[in-house]
Amino acid sequence: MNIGEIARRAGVSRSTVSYVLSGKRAVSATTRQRIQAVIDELGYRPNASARALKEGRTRTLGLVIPPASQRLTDMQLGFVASVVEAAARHDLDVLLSPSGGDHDRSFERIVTGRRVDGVVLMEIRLTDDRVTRLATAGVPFVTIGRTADPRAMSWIDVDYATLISRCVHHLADLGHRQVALVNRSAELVAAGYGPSHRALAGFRTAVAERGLTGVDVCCGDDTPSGEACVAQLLAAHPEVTAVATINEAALPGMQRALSAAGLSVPGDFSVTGVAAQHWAEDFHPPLTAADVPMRQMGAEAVSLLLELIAAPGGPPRHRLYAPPVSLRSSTGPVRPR
Amino acid sequence: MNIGEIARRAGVSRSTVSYVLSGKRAVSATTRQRIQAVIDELGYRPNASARALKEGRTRTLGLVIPPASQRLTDMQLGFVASVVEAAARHDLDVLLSPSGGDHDRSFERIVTGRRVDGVVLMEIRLTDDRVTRLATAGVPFVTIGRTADPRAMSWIDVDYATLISRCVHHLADLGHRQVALVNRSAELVAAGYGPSHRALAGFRTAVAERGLTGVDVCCGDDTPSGEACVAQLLAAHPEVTAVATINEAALPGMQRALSAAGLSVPGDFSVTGVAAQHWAEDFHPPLTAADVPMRQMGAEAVSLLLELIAAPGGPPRHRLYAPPVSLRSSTGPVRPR
DNA sequence: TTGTATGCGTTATCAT
DNA sequence: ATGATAACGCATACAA
Repeated sequence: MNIGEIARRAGVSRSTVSYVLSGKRAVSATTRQRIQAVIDELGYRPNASARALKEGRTRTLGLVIPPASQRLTDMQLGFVASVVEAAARHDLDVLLSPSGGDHDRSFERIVTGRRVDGVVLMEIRLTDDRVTRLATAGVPFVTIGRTADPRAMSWIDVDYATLISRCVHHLADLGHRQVALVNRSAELVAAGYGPSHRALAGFRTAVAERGLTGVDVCCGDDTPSGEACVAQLLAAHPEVTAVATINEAALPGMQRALSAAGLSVPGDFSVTGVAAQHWAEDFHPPLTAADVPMRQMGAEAVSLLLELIAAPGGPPRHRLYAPPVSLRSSTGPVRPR
Repeated sequence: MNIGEIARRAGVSRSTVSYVLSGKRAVSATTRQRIQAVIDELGYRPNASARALKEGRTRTLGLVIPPASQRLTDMQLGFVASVVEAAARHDLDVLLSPSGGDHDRSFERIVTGRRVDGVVLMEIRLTDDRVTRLATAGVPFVTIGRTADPRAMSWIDVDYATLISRCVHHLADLGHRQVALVNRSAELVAAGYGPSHRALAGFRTAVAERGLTGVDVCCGDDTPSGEACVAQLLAAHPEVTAVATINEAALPGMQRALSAAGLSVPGDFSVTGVAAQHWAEDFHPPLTAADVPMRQMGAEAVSLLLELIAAPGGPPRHRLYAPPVSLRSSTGPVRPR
């Protein structure tokens, strides 16, 4: 079933069928109807590969996600969902590439096989070979997150430094003097994961500004890690009265550890941080936190990418999100233990 | 950068380059090395669209997921991850289509645009237009889940009826006489979602077999719904001493409601069901549950699909998973309240 | 208003 | 052992 078959049945040339499909040339009403009838009858749709070959574009976006082996966080999943959704609104398909390191076969296929018109790259590190790979290959791309020197590229990111800083100031305003930061996993920090490093920087800055005592710990992205991490924190630093976190997946475990230690939130202990709205609202009591607007960010990433594809020489564009800290019920005045 | 350019630089014809790449024809060592050197130097890789057009296959699988608007459950996410991972092992890319209803543009592109060699379809309903659409279009497909009459198609599924039945029998063995089933959302049930219907059937059968009293309720796929659902259940049926569920996303809320009611698990109340291992182990105490082997199922789906693609006329194949109920710590002997 | 011819980049058949 | 060439299905420049 190809365009020639449609043309034959409709008694016209292939180009006329093509022009009926694209609307790029006037076609008389009668022939158009005749052709359309055949198309509808046979359910014809143009072969995507042939069209891509001819047009030089695939109408497909690549989405590079963290390797499937490690569970995606809710926030990552939110990005994936919103990118796919935004792409669908533009009638674009999304090709998934689970690529962590370099020299990844799937990633290489996407980069160099001309399978996609552009790429959205997730889970960026401060130095990231995939970014240079895409840049040298000349593939338009937008990152969710940014490298250490992101001036030359287009990206959107969450301003973790500012957000964690705001959280610390909020805790300081409530009288807390000894606060902790629960970061992401030690592996991510070691790998140069930007949000972790920037959150830590913001934490230290704010702690210094307010003359607080701050302790920071790494924590795996899951419930058991969160529980172990906070249990250990309470044992090693009993003077800590509040915690800020960017590790939403650890929240249930953190809550469990606090409960096991007999600490009520926010009466005995305050919790705040950066999280997907869903996690903040699932916390008990609802978490005072900066809600990351994942859906908006995914849509924005696609939007920037489409601009980049349309105008390959254009200037890089950025968007740094610093959503306000939503006051809910998990932070309160310090009450010394 | 195309194959002609490589041929020119290496001083050979395009076909020789092609044969070096495919290995389908003997090429002398010297010319092969010369060509390979040029390929490596320029980082050449064949244009995927041209290759797909010529070969008649795209080396791409389609994965139809529930619409992005609704959050994916952990189990769904596990399927997605394992399908993508399994496809990558076969050097196949995965095209995502978030399609719930019919007449979905993204779905239509995939089905009829020859963008993929085969499709994995998730979140199947008992009667599902997408299945008939794929069948009439002649696209090889495998479903995760099955329709009401799945004999003619290839699928893998979780045997919810058997698993929930086992859970009920386990509870009956422990002396529970009044048990409840927490199902998925009312919308899913109304839409003819297979797992919900089959779980309910298994529940009713087992309840009858053991002469128990059973009550079943629908519940949204999130923490608040789980909490509200169990709170309501306890209020309306205070005689219930145990619950089985297939709604893993509601588990944290269910736990919260039990805790709020002053019921300890498993001392005062038993909880069991079907869940991803991750959810079972995150429960407090660890949940006695049938662990759905998502990773294995995704890999199996890809495997079946590849068979189907290789032998289009082959007989349909099925695989029904009934993993054993893992005894953990959330079920215990009944203790009347 | 419509038809003809060309080329996108690749693989495979035929010829040398 | 290698080269010339046709064909995959489409979009479009050019012709009529």
